[in-house]
Amino acid sequence: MSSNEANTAENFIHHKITHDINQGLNDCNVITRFPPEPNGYLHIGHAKSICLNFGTAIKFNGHCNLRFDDTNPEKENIEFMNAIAEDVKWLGYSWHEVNYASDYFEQLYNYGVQLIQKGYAYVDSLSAEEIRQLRGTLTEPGTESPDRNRTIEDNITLFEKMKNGAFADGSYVLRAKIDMNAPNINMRDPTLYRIRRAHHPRTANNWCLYPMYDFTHCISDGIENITHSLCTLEFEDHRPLYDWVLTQLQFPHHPQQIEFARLSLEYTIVSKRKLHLLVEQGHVSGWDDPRMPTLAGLRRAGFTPKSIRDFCDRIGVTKKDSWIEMGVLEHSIREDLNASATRKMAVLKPLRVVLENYPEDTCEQLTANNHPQNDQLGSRTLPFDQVILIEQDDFAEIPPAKFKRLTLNGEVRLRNSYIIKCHGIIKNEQGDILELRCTYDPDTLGKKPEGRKVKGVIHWVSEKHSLPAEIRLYDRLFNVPHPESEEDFICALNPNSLEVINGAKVEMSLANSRANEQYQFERIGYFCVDSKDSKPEQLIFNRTVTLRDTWK
RNA sequence: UGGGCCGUCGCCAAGCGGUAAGGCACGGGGUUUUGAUCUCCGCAUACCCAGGUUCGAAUCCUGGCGGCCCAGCCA
Repeated sequence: MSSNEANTAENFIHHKITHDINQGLNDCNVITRFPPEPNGYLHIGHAKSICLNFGTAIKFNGHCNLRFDDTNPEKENIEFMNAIAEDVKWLGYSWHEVNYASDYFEQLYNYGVQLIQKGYAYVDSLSAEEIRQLRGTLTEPGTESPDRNRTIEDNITLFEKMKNGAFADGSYVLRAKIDMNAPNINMRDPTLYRIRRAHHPRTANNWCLYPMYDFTHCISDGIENITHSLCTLEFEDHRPLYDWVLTQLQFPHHPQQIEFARLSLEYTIVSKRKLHLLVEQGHVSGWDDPRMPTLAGLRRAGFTPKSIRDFCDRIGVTKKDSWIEMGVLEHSIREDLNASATRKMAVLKPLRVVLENYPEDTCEQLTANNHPQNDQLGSRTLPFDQVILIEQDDFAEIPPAKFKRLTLNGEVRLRNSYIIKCHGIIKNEQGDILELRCTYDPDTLGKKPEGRKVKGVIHWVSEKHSLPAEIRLYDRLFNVPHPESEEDFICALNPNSLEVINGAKVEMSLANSRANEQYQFERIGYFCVDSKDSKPEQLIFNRTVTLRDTWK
């Protein structure tokens, strides 16, 4: 496994592994796995698990496998497998092996037979509904199935017939024979195998018998010699079953399952079922819609792998249910982009400014640094002439308190250019401001004016020498911090999560920008060239995140 | 009300019997041709509550209170 910097953050799992190593367990090896079910796209919650699993392996000089948990053919497909693999690579990790639970179907079946032979599993003809009724409740014990004491020989025969397609879907299941009185419901003779005539993305129609998660996962971990099987809290109750299967099978290698809290991020959702719904009902443009918390969506919005890894590092790993504020993710991406993004100027909502004392046919080439702190990023040329465009918000006829921008008879610095002063406002009959009449001070290029202080700096572009662009302003997908707990989470969608700006103008140097390239549009935010829709003749930029703004 | 897990600053999170790290957020000062960045300062006499053990407790014990998960032939 290669990768970037391993995480620096310590957590309780690392402490536990360090302890294991000090005890000489697993010959001091650390082998983890990231086991997604290919039934959807990876999201920010998976990123936490990926960073934990791969990061832990890197930290302890071990390795991590990518393993598709493809035991439910009705929900899984190749498109998701490909997207998942791509996202893991994009995040910056390399797996030791890529495996599929379906690769183990034959072995799994044989382990099923072994369990029967040991008297630890039986074929049950009860229907799903009957099994549910006999399972008991949280406070009442379950009841044993009439089939529970079938002979081993009969069980073997029936299981083989199940495999060979002798029975209809749902007519029989293989169950573990544990304890119908167990206080842990997962131990009340859980189902191990079900009959399902479904086309599997990898094994096609070779099987009509599919193993359940609880049977599959522990054995897959065992086969791969996983030392630490990290999963989320809801599997805590399954650990006794995980251990039971491996113990009854006398597995030569018995991985240790350790649970941690899944990620919950405010103002978004990480439920795959609900993400599916957003896509299917068209509330977003797809799994890679920049508003989606999917890695594909975050990538398209302009989030970098580094920022996501940094985010995962910051939030920590514990067993406590928690909600992370969006501000943490925003901080991570701003920190990365502040250092790496070249600066540009873009005017989202243009206001025409005519510089009355600037020669009409002249256009000078000003020089602007691409980064205020990093000279290595070089500089560029900015055409400057008589008519420029500034942001409508950067002018106020009646300025609010502490307004540091342009006002009538006021002065302001044009970023990378001269200081200008406004003398007149031209309006239409409705009173809308159409144009500003200003003058520029030729003695203020690259120097401070004598005897007066101009505190405001605004961005601009030349009207004639600028490019039209579509700018997509993305905002949080939901209006409430915890949409998952809403009765109908769809109602909590933020209707203003996307604002498309069509009349924007950006500086000429952006003409050659390529898909995914990232910039800071000064004073506005970080943007990237949309990977799908942007064309050289029709540039489209996505807002990744705004600049931090402490002015209200 | 059975079982499992969790409770330290607004949000995360260190801490593992020796007297509350850090990050985000927030408030204030400085620098600044981005109201950005950077920088400096502030921000839990207090660790869910109540008892107890101890010279000493967020850490150990007892009892409460609060929250999350489990009754798929999903993972």
